This record gives sequence, structure tokens and C-alpha cells, in this order.
Amino acid sequence: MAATRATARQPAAADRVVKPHGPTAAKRERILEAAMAVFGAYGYHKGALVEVAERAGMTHAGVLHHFGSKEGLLVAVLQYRDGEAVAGLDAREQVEGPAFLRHILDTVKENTERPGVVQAYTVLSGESVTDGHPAQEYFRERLRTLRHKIERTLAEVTGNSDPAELRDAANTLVAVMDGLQVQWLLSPDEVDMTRTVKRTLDMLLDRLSAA
Amino acid sequence: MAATRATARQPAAADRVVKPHGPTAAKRERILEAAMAVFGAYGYHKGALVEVAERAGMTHAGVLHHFGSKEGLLVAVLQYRDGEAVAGLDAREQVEGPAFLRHILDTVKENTERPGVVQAYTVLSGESVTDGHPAQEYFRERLRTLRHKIERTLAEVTGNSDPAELRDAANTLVAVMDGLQVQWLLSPDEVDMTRTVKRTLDMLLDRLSAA
DNA sequence: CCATACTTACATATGAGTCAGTAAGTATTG
DNA sequence: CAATACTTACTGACTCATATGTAAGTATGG
Repeated sequence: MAATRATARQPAAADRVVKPHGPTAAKRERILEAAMAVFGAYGYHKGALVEVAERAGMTHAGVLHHFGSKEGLLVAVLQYRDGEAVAGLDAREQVEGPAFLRHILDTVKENTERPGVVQAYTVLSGESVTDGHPAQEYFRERLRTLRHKIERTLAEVTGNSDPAELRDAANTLVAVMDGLQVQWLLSPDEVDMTRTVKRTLDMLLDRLSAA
Repeated sequence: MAATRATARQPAAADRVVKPHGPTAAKRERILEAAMAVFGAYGYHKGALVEVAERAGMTHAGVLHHFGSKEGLLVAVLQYRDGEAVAGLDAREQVEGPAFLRHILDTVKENTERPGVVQAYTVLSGESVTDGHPAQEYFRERLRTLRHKIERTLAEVTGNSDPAELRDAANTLVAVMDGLQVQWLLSPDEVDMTRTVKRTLDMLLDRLSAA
């Protein structure tokens, strides 16, 4: 009886820090991987737990057992993405200065090879601007972090210190990266993401250095 | 406003076709307006016909009577948007050359006053990259048209004729406009859309002129 | 008086979350 | 070291809410 229910325990939602090891962790990852694929393919609202479960090799109740709710699963997916060093744009640690700019370019290039990930990110961030969307805070925070990091880097690299110019430049770079993804997903042949981002970055550096 | 848009009229044979006039057309517009608000606020999938109907002052069956299906409604909304001169980015007719670039800037500025419209566009275009989304073809085509128009204009204005450079520049401009909207919707205070797009355009013109 | 614009009522699907129970571990302790 | 207690990872069978679409009937204005 009620041997279930380890999940929806009241004591704060942030007790998920405990990382399960071994087969359990592996199963969780399979679910997260499946969820990312499903949310990417259909969006959060249209994406069904049943399909996530199917792809992960269990029933939807099993998925719920691990993540408590659909929203919980989404949050976990987002965090999981951040945890993966590979395609993470934010570079939470010590990549600073010019290296960070190179890192951005590398990431864009890598993304070209992973349409699934790009699709998930694009769909979810678009959906996030709807009223009361659970991923809203996540994307707001993500943009904030990224903007600041880019601002700092651009200031450091170009010597420019005009706050408005730096902010606009940072927002531009982020916008180009995100905006190109939509175009690329819809018409891959019309967009060269890597080259275009590179050019934008060069332009921004020129501009900021000149002033 | 008034009895614009005989929209979904394809027959052509009999030009005596009864185009919805007077109160009928007005009611249709109320529905489209409501639908845009609802799809903007919740996305296409989460947005419910019942709510569209409520805002338009009828029952959901009434809405279905006019548009046949939810998908039909979405398509109509998209076409309706294009029909409105005001915030339409594409400028399908005779705005050419520098005037077109000014038109773009004006539109961005106007958009700042219409968060609802921006939200609808952003949400829907994001959703459109999901598998089998009904708005996919619409956005693909829209991007194509816009890209070509911008390419032509930039070539004309700067004298540059490198196809790759023009394409990248056009894609960049579109990406910046779309990308900034997401950022702006999430954190309006951190983004100055008008100024940032203006700067981007200037940079692109510089760059293309220089080469 | 009839096409058009609806309404009420219904049919039907789908999807999230609940619950009880089972099978398999992992401690615990006598 | 084995019997017992407790936990984890599920499944299957619901519930309940929500959503699209349909059918049949009513009202109305040209």
C-alpha cells in the first residue's frame, strides 16, 4: 500500500539534489531524454506523458512516479540540459574573455548537428512566453545570465564601456542565435547558422571597438 | 476597418458571390480578434475554442459554424493578420528601397505598443516548428518572402551583390527582430527593441557598403 | 420562407493525476 | 544469517476535467 508516493512529499521541491546512482539514474536519464524528444517534437502542452513513457519503456504512471507531475518533468528536463556540458550555451564556470566567444561559436556549430535539441529549445522558449507557462522563469533567468556574461565579455574584449551599447550588442547576439534557429528549423537550406553568427559577432566587435 | 476582407473567397467564377457584409463580417472579425488574443496568450494547442467564443460573445459551436474547425480558425487568423496593413512586416505591395527599411523600423516601433500581437506572432512561430503544425507552411513562406525582399533592398541600397553576404544579412535582420521579441516579452525592461534593431540595420548597411 | 447565424445537447477523445497493489531490493535486528 | 521491516520502482485500472467536433433544433432578417 501506498508504497508509492515517495515523490509528492511536501518538504520543498528542491530536495532533488540527491543524485541517485546506478540503474535508477540511468532510467531517469532515459525518461529525460525521451521527454526532451517529445517536448521538442510537439511542445510541452501537446506532448503527452504517455508518449514519453512509451519511449522510455514504461507506463505514464511510472514517469509520474519519478517526477511527480508533468511540470516537474519539464523542469527536470530543463535542468538536465543545463547540466550537460556539451551544448549548454551558458558556460556556467570559468570560461572567460575571448575563449567564451569562441565557445559560443563552437556551440552554434555543434547545434547544427543536433536538430532535436535545437527544436526542443526553440519550441519551449517560444511557448514560454504564454501566460503562466512553467518554463517562463527558467528562460527569463537563462537570458539574464547569458546577457550579463556577454556584456562583460564584450566590454573586456573591446574596451568599450557604454552600458547601453553593450546591452544592445549582447541582446543582438542572443537574438541572432535564437532567431536563426527558428529559420533554420523551418528551412535548413536557407540558413548558414555558423557563418551568420560569426559575421554578426565580428560586426559587433568592430562596432564596439570603434566607439 | 469596416467590411474589409472577403478573405476566404476562392470561387471566383461568380463575382456576384455574397461576400459577408455588414454585421456578419463584423462578427467574424470579432472572432478573429478574440482568437488572436487567445492563441497569443496560450498558444494554438492550449488555446481553447470555448474561450475564443466567450470573448467573441457566443458559444464555441458558433465559432465552429464560421470557421469549420480550429485549424481553419488558425489559418484565418494568420491570413487576417497579413491583411491588416498596420503591423504587417511583409509590405506586399510597392514599398521599395530605403522606404522599406524605414517601414521595418516603424513596424518595430509600433509593435512596442502592441504586446498582444507580438505575443501571438512569437508563440505561434515558435510552435510552428513542431511536427505537423498547421502554421508551419505559413511561417516558412512568410520568412521566404521577407528574406527575399530584404535581400533585394539591401542590394539596392548598398550596391553590394554578394549573394551569400546578402542572404546572411537578411537572415540576421529577421533573426534579430524575432529574437528580440522573445526577450522583450519575457523582460521588457532589459530590451530596447527599436534602438537595437536600428543599430543592427546600420551595422549591416555599413558592412555591406564597405565590401 | 429560406438561408444564415446561431444555441443546446451530445458524442467522443485524450490526457493528467490517483490509488492500490506487486515485485524486487536494502536495511535491520534477534 | 535469516526473518522481518521498510523503501523503491513500477503496473493497471480507474477518475475527472477539458476539448473538439456534430447534430438537430430555433430564431431572424432580407
